[in-house]
Amino acid sequence: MGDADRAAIRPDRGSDMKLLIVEDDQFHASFMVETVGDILPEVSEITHVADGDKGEEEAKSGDYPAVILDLQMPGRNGVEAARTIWAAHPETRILFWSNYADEAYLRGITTIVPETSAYGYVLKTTSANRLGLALRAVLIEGQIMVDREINRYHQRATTPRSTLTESEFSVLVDLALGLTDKLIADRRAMSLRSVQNRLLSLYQKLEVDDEGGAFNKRTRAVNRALLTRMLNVETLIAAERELGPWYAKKLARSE
Amino acid sequence: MGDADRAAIRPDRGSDMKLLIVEDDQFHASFMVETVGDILPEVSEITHVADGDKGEEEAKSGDYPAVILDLQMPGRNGVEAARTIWAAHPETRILFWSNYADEAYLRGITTIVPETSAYGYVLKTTSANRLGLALRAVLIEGQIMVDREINRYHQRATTPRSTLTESEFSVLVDLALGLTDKLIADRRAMSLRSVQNRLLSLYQKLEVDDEGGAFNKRTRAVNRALLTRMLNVETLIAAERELGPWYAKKLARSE
DNA sequence: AAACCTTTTGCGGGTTCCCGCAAATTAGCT
DNA sequence: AGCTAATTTGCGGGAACCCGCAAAAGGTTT
Repeated sequence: MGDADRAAIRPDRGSDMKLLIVEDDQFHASFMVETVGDILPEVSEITHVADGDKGEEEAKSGDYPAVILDLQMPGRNGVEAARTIWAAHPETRILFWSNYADEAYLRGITTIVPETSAYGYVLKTTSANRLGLALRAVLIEGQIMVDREINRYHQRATTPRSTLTESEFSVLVDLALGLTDKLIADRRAMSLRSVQNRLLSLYQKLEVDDEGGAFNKRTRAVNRALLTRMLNVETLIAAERELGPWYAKKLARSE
Repeated sequence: MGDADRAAIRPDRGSDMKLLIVEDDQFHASFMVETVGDILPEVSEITHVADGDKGEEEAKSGDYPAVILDLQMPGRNGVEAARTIWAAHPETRILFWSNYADEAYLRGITTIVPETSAYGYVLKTTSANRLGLALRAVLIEGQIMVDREINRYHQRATTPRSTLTESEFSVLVDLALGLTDKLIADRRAMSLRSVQNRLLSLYQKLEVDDEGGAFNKRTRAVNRALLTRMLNVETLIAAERELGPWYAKKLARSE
């Protein structure tokens, strides 16, 4: 009986797999439809929508076992779309593909991916071979696969920049949102001095110190994070949406 | 004789126009090649290169009267490529096309376009009709054409945000680079208080004031500018390259 | 030239930020 | 429990930032 359940939820190599493609660029979309047709004979039905909101809707009603999701889209961000899709269907396998190798996206994805699922992250510039491999590995076999180009950002750098911890990353986001030290302390529930300690280690890791020291560390840190693709504008938009309600509540509380 | 000169430099509707396409995305590139073939019979020879550096080289040696330039490219930025192309051949007509409607790009272009030339800015999501129109208007007729979607960012907004002056924009860039007030004053050759005045008006125009006042104005301003697409990461990269030499010289001077 | 407007500059002080120092708390290990 | 390393927190002070106020310097109009 457990097998029957699993079969229903994960029609592995049946031959009637439904696939949802969410991609706003029509050329990439048609290329992807074509490639899937060639490489994945298991797929019997392909649905294509052109933006994140429609993708969420379709995924909610359609109950797709496999989704291909563009990360850069007008309106809803790819990572956010994935979050709501996974909230409704935690077993959905999602292959992200993106124009850029942004560490920020990868971080966003890895923090929301459920245990029961699989995901992949490939670049749009990747070869047809690697794309086919990823399609099969992630959507059919349920593996996790991340393009080597993306992880590269972690290691290599002009100097051995170490990767940020989760807590450092969250204060980085708050910093880039324009919050003040006190506000960050409030939001993350810690003391003012601790926030400043986090900032201190942030400044070190982003190498804000060793530039002659004449910079404004606050804005320089944001600058470094953006240019090294640790942070991107899309994640800032998403973070702003999370900040809004909290800040409104805080204002109400204090009055 | 003047006519002969003009004909040599601007082979208007001869039927042997050379065209250079600089575009890293192969799907968009092949689509563009196809479209040009359909719409511009005047073009006898199309060259396609996949990144900005190669584009600059090719344009320098090839002497193209018309160029199509992607704005988002790995390596050299589209606006920078245009600058060097125009430096060598000021009469070159360039059609920019982009994924995004960023005010920052438009500002960058309008400040470097020579009097003798023409340019256009269209979005990749634009209809084939409008694209064809722009191709003809800019590359053949030498008109200036900007997609309506892009100018929209100037006017509409949640509140009537006014557009920045040139001087305000330059301090915004310096701010986003992480410079300190004093450094900006140095760089732009004005007093410290003047810099702060500029920042003041920046804060007003970016509406940093009317948010409860609990924000760090410096980073919040950068945040607003990024989210409203007044500024983008590509222009920051370009600005950083300009800053580098100046800052090195300043360090040498002070020691 | 006089009146007027805009921009620039200096001064002063209130606030926030940056960070060294040391005590307190927590986490990890035997 | 007991010991050690790491993290958190408070305190304090120097630097940078934010900005009101008012004088000085340019630029325009009449």
